[in-house]
Amino acid sequence: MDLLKSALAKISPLSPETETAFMDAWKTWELPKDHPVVRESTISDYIYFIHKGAARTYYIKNGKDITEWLALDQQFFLSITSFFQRSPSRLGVHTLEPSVISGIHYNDLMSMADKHHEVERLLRKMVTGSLILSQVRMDSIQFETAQQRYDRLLAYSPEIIRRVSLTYIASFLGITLETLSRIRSGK
Amino acid sequence: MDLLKSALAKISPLSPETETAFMDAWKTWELPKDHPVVRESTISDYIYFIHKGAARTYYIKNGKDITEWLALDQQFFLSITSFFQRSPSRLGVHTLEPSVISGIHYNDLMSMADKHHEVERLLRKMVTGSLILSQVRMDSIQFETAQQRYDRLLAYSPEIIRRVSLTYIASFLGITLETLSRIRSGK
DNA sequence: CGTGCACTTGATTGAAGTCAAGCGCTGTGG
DNA sequence: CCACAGCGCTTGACTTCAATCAAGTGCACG
Repeated sequence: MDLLKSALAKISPLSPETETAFMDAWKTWELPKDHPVVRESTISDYIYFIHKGAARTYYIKNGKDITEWLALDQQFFLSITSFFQRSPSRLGVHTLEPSVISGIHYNDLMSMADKHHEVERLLRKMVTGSLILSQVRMDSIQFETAQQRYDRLLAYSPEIIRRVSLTYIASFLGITLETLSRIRSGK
Repeated sequence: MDLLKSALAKISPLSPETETAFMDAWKTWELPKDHPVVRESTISDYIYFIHKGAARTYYIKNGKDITEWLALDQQFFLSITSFFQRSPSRLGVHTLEPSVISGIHYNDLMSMADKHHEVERLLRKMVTGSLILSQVRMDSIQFETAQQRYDRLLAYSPEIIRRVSLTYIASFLGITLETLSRIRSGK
């Protein structure tokens, strides 16, 4: 829980009482490798935090498995469209390593945000951070070549490349496994 | 101001006192066609609302003029990266038609959000809406062909196609003017 | 010790970008 | 009032990046 607390504190500080109440709303699971966090057919109403381990959010688009996000230790993740809209994306989440994961339900988060201005602020900052990431990623997809996107990932998060299989990295980067393989071999 | 008030109310209602204070923080400009709203060299610290008219946010990327967003009557717009990060995007905004535009400064918005839980909530909902849009747009860029993106714009906002020049629409869709022209001619 | 999964390598295709030329308004100056 | 300059858009030829299809290779584990 301490990792989660300090990750939250980095985004926006909470007063001790609010923090206590807020932490109570989180549930925690300990999961082995290759284990589902959210079954594929369920709509995900949780924001997750991964204490330790690795997880992957994905969905099926035109019959293909697309990796939406890869999260390693001490990162938050969620399916944005599923969480905020309760709509189309039949999202799945599964672990890639033995992992400890916490999550807070949409309803709990919203009722806490309603009660506590501080939680509302925290949520706003989290969403803002997501929005900025989303913009950066869009820019990357729109203007960079596959090579540049790979280089960016390598610079920004070499851990992902070390710990996650190339199949998932490729779909996370929005390219095919073959293209990624060619990039890595240096053409 | 009424258009702005009701647009805000649709996102999240404010109590009368908060609303009054909040509205005071907005400034309004009446501008002719093809007039700058933000000079190109300035970092934009405003969220804008366009009461009536049309405007375009853009930036120069690799020597090319890229349309980030096209806003018509009763829409909010901002440069996400510029506003929230105060960083790289040397963004410009200019009118495409005679327009009435309001804006609120970052500092004013943040201090109001700090004072009023309701404003914080409103801001959170605005950012969330932006985030969802950003995801939809990313999905569109990543998985749809130029043709499909044009069709989507035509379905979602035919007004834009009627009122904005093809050069801007093309860069908004992330394609070249030539490709857009070929799409419109039906191959 | 093989069967399969993770990845590589090769050949071909396709969508959209680039470069280049041309068309048709519209508006301004001679 | 016409002429032509320039902008907004179209059309054509060619190139390029990455997808697709199709065999492999090699290692992991059962």
